[in-house]
Amino acid sequence: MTDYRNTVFLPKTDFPMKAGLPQKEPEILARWLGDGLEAKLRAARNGREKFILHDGPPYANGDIHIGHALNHILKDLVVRTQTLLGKDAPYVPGWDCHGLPIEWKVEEQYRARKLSKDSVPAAEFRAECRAYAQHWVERQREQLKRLGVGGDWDHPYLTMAFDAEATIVRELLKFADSGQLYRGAKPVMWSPVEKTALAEAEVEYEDIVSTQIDVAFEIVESRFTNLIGQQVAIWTTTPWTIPVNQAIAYGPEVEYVLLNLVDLNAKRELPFVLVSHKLADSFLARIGFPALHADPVDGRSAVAEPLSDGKSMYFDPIPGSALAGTVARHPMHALGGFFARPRPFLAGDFVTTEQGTGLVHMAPDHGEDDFLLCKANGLEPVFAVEGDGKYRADWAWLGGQGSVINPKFNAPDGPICTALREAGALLAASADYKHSYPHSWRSKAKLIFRATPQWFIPMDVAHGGQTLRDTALAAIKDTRWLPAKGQNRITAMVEGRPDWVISRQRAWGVPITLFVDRRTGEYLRDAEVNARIVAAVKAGGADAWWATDPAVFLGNARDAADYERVDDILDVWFDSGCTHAFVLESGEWPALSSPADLYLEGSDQHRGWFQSSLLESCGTRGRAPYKAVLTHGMTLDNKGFKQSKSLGNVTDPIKVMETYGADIVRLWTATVDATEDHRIGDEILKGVSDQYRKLRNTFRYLLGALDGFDEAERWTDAGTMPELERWVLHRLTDLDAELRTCVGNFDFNGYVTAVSTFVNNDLSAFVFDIRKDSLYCDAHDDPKRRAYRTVLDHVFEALVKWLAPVLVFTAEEVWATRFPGAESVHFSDWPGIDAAWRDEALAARWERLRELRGLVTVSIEPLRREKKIGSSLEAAVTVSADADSVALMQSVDFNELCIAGQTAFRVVDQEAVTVEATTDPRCERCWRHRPDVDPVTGLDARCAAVVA
RNA sequence: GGGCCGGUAGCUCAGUUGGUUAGAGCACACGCUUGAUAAGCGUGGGGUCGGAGGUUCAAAUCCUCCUCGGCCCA
Repeated sequence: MTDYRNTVFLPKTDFPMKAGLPQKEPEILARWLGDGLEAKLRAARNGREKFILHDGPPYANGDIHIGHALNHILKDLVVRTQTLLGKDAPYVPGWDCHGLPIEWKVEEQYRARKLSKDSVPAAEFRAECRAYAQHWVERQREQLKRLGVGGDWDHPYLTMAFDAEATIVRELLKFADSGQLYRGAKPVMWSPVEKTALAEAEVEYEDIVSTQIDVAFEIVESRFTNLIGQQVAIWTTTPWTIPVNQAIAYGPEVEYVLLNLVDLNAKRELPFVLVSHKLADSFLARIGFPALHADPVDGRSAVAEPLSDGKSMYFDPIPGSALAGTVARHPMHALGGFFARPRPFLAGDFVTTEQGTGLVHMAPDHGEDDFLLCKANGLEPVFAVEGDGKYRADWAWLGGQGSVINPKFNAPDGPICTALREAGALLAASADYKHSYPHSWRSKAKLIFRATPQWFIPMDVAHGGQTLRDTALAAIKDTRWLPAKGQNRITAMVEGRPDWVISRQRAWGVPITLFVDRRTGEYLRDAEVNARIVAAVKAGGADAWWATDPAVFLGNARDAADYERVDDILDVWFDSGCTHAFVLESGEWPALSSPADLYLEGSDQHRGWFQSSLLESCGTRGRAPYKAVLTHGMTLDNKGFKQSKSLGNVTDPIKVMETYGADIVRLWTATVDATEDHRIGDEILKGVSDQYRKLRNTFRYLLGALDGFDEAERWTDAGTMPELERWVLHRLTDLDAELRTCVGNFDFNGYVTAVSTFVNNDLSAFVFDIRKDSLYCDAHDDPKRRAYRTVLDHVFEALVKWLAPVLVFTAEEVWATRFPGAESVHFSDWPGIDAAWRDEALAARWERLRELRGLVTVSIEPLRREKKIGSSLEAAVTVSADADSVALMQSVDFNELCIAGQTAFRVVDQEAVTVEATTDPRCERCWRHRPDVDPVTGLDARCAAVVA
């Protein structure tokens, strides 16, 4: 027999099956950058409808991790799909450059060289911080570019740029000028190690073991004379706060009891002790006494009895409200001065009977509740603990000692407990209280609450008729939150948050450029002074604030001696909260505008950037800086646990790019449900690679099948195409609508799934398989084959463009293979899908046809197992079905659809398929079993005509 | 410890207002093909829908509790 292989059209393409992405991607990237693709794209889209995605700045410290990769790829998917829709979607990446972590790293370098930060001039130190940040900006920029993220990489925004610093200063001064700033003393999270206040974002909690102590204060005044001379017990896990105790809080609703502690051995009575009734037993246990009403224990010599014998009203349970007006004295009262002052009992709503004694010692310097309650009763902080955690030298008790976070300082045998014991006030002390305690996320050192003078933006002061909290809550309602639950989250946070502490006592940041009038304590509001400050910072950066003589800013009209120059810097969240001002509004990036269409960050940014931006913008502009906010979840390991270096379960995106390729990282991003927490790991990446291979091979097949296709071959009238071709075109209209919806909802998971399902189910397993015969064996000018190749051309265009935002490199490779020398696929508009291709009636018929086809494929299987047939082309099929179904099958070439040998039909009620081996001879060219095969040539009629 | 969110086949995901035997793709097994061939096609196994109660004629879906995980806060 003749070998007819050479007369058959087989897919022909140079497009390799194996991708080699790690090698190929950098080449493609270099070509884009060399061609100035970004600039050309901006020019091409100029004047189109805009879509502004404003980048949230990552912190310029360390290599990117998988979270950065996911976040930036999602942003890129948004930008590229919007671009595909024809919009002008410029993307300007940015970096957050100021702040403690960078400062800390630079200090670390100093420490390594045995240098003290304080020995270096501040300006020099800041210059090193700047260089450090710049280093990581460069490095992260290259890593993000490598991911295929498009954008204005040559001109990113940096919070440390002089223009940015000047704008941040100007924004701060807007708050000042509108009266939305105040200086207050308030306990804030303070790190004695880093010697600065910390923001909530800089704090982490870890379990530690602390010393818990029960301390007795002697009651010296009361409405009830029987209480005088007795003791009140307080419990604390921070012994170091006892030296600044100023009051005792009781719960007005709490029931108290006076305990008579009798030491039977010593045959002496101890003073009565006031504690919560409910907590009496646990208190007694701590001080080594049996529980209430318990009989004396053998070998023990003490018994506690509640004095409720009715002798006196005080011996009955005492309602908290009766304690009003009671006054105690400090155990160290003999030291005089501060310690000799009365310690009043104050009613506190926060007092609970969960633990302790139900009586809470109040140190307004070191607790929020303490501070507020004492302030309301005229007791102010005393600032006895200094920034380094030591008591100030002139403090009568423990002056110059500390640090207060030192466990030895607080230990049962430490200086505090020893002094209390000697004063007869220490009822119990043990270093065994395990609890969660705040630490600096940078140094891991323990933190304290410490009252210090700080600058605040008030949440509840009316400004323009509304408080900042009101304005922000209204702005939240005006914003589209995706997913919708984000709205609840940020609403709850804004409703409950305290005033914004914007000051930091550090060096690397934007200065709080205020002058405080020494005579009044008020900060200066003077437009001319402000203008000089902003101009100076614009010219010389943050350093200008410290380097310039205040007299220059204050001008001739004011005496510099009257003013204190504020030395604090701004919370970095204020910096990033201003990005909308110095990026979107500045004009430095003319393509941008404000408010942004979208902010897109991890869900942790409800507390961070979404909120700082919201508050900043609401305080200065009365509205949110964004129209919509999209959040994504966190990337966990393959088991759903948080990634951490210590667990060794971290997936490094750079390594993934080097082994699998950036397109795999991108496809992974697009296949997980990014709106929730999601996972990554070897198995998952392997799955993604498989999915990639399927898509790649589909492109390879399309490229091969379309080899040599030209305009002359195109079948221009879709209406006259065979039904299968029309059905594919219909499916394209389905996809078109579905994908547009996905793009509108930023649902990239749905987007890729829809494309993948189409490729797998409709193309590969159905159309491609059925049409191989026509594509390979029909005459090149056969109408069916022309129609098919025309449809493949549409499919190709649609797929490559639809997938271009996801598989940026592969799509470019595919595009260049088909159209060598053409401009980048990334200039494309959304593929042209003709609405006239939609044909619901056809789709319904074909859904039924595929069902019937399924019956046939199932029925062929047993004969294969029995080795009666191999290929489905050897099957002679008889389909029994109802009349409608038979009519449907007869209306098309059902045998061709099933890729069977022959297909016959029977009209019966019961659906059934019978299969036997065909007796027809096989055409040597097309391998179909046909009755019309010529025994001499081995060809059926169709092939004979084609070969001839 | 508190608030919020989540847990559907080995993996990634669908499951509309509670309504037939819970689906898809991949992976796996078996088979076909050897003219997409380190590819393609077919068939099949695989889930007590995190667990336990409850509401209902009916629950993956609604309620309660528990558990595991995550984010935020303390």
